[in-house]
Amino acid sequence: MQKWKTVQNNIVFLLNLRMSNSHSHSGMYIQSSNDLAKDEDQFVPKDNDQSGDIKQEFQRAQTQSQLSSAEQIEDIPVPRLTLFVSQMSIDDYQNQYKKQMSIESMSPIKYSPQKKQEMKVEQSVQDIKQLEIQEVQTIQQIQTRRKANKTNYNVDDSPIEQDEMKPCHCTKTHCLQLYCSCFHNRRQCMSECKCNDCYNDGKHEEDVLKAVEQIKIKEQRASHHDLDSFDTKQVWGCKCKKTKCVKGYCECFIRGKKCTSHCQCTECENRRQPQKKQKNNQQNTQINKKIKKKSQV
DNA sequence: GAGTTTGAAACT
DNA sequence: CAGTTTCAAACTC
Repeated sequence: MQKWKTVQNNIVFLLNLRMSNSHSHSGMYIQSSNDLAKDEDQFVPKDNDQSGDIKQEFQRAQTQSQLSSAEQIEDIPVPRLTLFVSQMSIDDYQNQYKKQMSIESMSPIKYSPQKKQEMKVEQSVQDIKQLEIQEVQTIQQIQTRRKANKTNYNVDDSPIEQDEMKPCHCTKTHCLQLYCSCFHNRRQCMSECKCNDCYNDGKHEEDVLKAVEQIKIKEQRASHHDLDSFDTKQVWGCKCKKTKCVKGYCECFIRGKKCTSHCQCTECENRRQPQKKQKNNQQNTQINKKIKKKSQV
């Protein structure tokens, strides 16, 4: 208990340090892993300066828990504070701390108050790391790898095996536009693909690079932020109008996710039901089961 | 397997 | 930036 309190204190210390060091608040929201509501959607810092690394770390944490509703790990939630701290670059902090402490560290006094503080912090950092490892292990035990069966969208953050890829059938675009699932995922077309006049075959590397560049330039012109069209792990929200987000046309549905406030879909049937409703449904099914049992007897 | 529908991407 | 066209995948028969 005492140890945990020390850890908590040091987390607060680390947070304060981090906050005082943060400079940019611009960024983007990416879909929350548990799709609860708008306020659950999480902020990811914009891709500038060192924040790129932070963004990647955040996304890694996000995608780790991006599973279908049945597989979601909300039953065993990762403590947010720990998660946040775990996303902070511990090494960065240590470096900064070392800088601050450089004069003291030269001091012959081995156990100065600063030194003690440093040791405390190091200890807590190790504790946090340990906790993190334990959490990840628990999560990994719970999570089952969901396989995308219809498209190439990678549902979790794991690398896609070659044989899990779906071949494309592009006829007009030489597999050099985002319509092409192979190109979109930045991988070469395979022998299984039935594309016409394919340039995404590894033999037209220059054309591929040009196409990628063009898309990125267009993207930057169109929107004044650093979105990455080639990051198929990000969900920016669907715009389904007719299929109620329950068919394979829907990006969210394909990924086994619920639509969120970021979607612009109409008559959506792929949204998370309010918890009260869910509870009611559960109660109803239980009642139904009881009735069935009784009627069987 | 051919034709239709659909939503994303590209274009105007 | 809204409307239109093009595209390839999903779907239907």
